[in-house]
Amino acid sequence: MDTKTRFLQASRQLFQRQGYHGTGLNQILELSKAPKGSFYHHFPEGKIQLAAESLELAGAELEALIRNVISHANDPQTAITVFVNKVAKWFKSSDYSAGCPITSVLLDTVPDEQLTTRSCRYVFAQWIGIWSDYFESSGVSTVDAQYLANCLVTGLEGAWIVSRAMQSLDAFKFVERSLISQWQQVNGDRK
Amino acid sequence: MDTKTRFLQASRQLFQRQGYHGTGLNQILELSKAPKGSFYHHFPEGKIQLAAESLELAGAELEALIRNVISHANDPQTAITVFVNKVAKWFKSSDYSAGCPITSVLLDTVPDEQLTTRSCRYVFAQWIGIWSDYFESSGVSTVDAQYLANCLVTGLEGAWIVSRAMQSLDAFKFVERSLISQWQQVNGDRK
Amino acid sequence: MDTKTRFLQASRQLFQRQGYHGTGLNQILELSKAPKGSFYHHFPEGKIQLAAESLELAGAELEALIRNVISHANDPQTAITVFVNKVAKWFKSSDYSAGCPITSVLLDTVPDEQLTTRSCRYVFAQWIGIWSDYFESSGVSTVDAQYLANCLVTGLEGAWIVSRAMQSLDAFKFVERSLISQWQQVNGDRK
Amino acid sequence: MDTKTRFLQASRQLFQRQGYHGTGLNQILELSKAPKGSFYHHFPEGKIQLAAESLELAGAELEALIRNVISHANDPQTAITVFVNKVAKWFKSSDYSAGCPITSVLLDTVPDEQLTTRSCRYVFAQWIGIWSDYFESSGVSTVDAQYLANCLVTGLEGAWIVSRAMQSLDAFKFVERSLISQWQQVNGDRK
DNA sequence: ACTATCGGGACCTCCCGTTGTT
DNA sequence: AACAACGGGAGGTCCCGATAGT
Repeated sequence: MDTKTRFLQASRQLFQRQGYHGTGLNQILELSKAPKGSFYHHFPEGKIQLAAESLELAGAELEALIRNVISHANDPQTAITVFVNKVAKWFKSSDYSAGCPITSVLLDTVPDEQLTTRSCRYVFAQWIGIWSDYFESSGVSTVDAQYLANCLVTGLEGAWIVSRAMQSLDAFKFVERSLISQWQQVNGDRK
Repeated sequence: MDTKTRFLQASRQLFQRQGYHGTGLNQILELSKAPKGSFYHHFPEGKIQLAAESLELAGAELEALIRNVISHANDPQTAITVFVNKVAKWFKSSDYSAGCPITSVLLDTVPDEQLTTRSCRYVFAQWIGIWSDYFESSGVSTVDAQYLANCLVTGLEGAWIVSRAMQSLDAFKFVERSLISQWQQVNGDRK
Repeated sequence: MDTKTRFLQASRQLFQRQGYHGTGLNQILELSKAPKGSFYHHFPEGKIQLAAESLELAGAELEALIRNVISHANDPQTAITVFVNKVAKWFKSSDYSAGCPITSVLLDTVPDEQLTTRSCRYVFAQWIGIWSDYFESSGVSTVDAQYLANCLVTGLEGAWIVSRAMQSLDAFKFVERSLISQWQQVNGDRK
Repeated sequence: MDTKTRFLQASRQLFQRQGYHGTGLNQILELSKAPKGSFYHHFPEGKIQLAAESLELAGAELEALIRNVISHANDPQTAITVFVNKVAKWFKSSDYSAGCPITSVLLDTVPDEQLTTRSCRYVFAQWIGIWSDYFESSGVSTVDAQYLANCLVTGLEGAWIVSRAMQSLDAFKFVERSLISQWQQVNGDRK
């Protein structure tokens, strides 16, 4: 694996658990097993650039999961269930500490540091877009599809947070129930 | 206003926008207009203790808002609508930067720094408890009341985040719609 | 025990192990179980005054030990042996960490902080004077008595240090042998 | 002279006069004419590592003096006299303030800060070893050689201390007399 | 593309001493 | 005598970034 990728993966892991300011550059360098000199070669704009690119990497990883779940599921309801449970399981296996890799960076960088905020917006939009297209392709209206997709992403973000504080997966369970219920209602209306 | 309270209010504001590690003690001192020497008199365990107490202050403030909304609303549906919209409006008026005061600290302190994690858990439990009791008192079953309360808090947390990234209140709108829908369903089942 | 004495005893213990600058005022207050306000009542000149008085207390304690040993010993040779061994035993029982209470303060206060340096000089002069008088009273010449007394105090100081570094009482053994040898030679010359 | 050496020499000087805790890092940086940033590059474990390495530098310097004196002296008695007087003269020329560079650090670092204690032990052992070998090579028994070497080092340490308190070289004079006397006795026994 | 060194500033903590009040 | 609160400064550590030279 090349050096730049190691930087990105190391920072993704660390930012996810400790946030942007809570993660030192030296810590990233150590985990990447790469020297400081190389870092500024790959990221001339420094830590903030690393964060932005790291966000997009993290976004792409989760996007891959979404596409994977969608392509294997028979219907949206199953997709929702499988997806929420996968995320929940991963979260638990990290001891409730590796939450949403986007949020942890989003929340402790001031908004005018445009690089990161822009990346966060892009990633969320992608996720919502994929789900929305998927729901729409299964027959619901565009408006409802967007509604469901937004509920899904928003609910997931909320669950990651509440779950971390509570050290329990309950929040994911409630979100799952809520999403299924919404889906059935929207889908039922159509019929 | 006494010195300790000034510390707490200043830190609440700053942590909310910049997170725990993103906020320097000097910044807090400056905003508090308090000298460094006094700080360790009031918070012998240092910054982490300040954060913990600041979390509880923030929790209590939002708790007061919840109680206020509940006591003025004619029915739960109205309460939900009013509450979500108030939160959304406040968030927008801070330029989408003053999100949940709990989350911003929760996410960049490692879980073993128990002081803060414990405070976060306590605050979330309080919020959920209040809503749950309220829903229950309006006639729904305990299980459903807890479900609704959890959806409310979790949805709110998610909305704060997505809304911040998107710089738009859409997420709050979707959460509102989802909550109302859940409420009606649960309430309708009862009838 | 009154407050001032508690301050002196607490500081004696702490300075002995950690030196002057290595011991914080708060640590002394904690061990004394006394508040800061009282401290500056008893020691208006602050920490340096405490150190000076603490040195004299420590000096007096050791002086009492010397007098005690002398008064119970049949002859100087026994007195030397008993004294060196008592000091060595005490030192070992403190895990080689509570060395000479004078030295530990003497060495990390700059000489122009007169208060402490003067106290140190006074204490050493006392110790040497007592031993010297004792030796002289047992029949050796004034010059030889002073020589022996100086060797005793100097040797003891050296032994405390080397013994601490080596974590062994060997240094005290060597000093004892040396002192006995000197005594016999001086005493023998006289006969 | 390179930066790391400047750090070591500056700290050796300052620790010697003011002890470990009495010497601030800023003071060392100022005397080294080196920036703070470089410091943790050369001493990743911080001040305590600097102290440990500084001790070994100081130990080596004095070791060089010992070897020099030994190699130029015709016999041990001369060597002892020359060595003690050199040390005494240097001490006086520092206004009785630059005592043993080892002791000043040894006494105000708690023993479990192993780095420094280990260095002190090493240095003392070196000094004693050199003298011991020298005495043995001049014909005295191993046991007596070790005895003399220990007396020399211990006596020197004691003299530095008493001399500092008294602001007089008397202690060195007494130690010299004592050492010569021991040497003659030991050497005479052999004949 | 990698490395070692530099550079200054900010981090949180704790320092010692002072002041007010009881 | 005791005490809570204040006050500013320095403590050691580590930050992110820059600059040589390899």
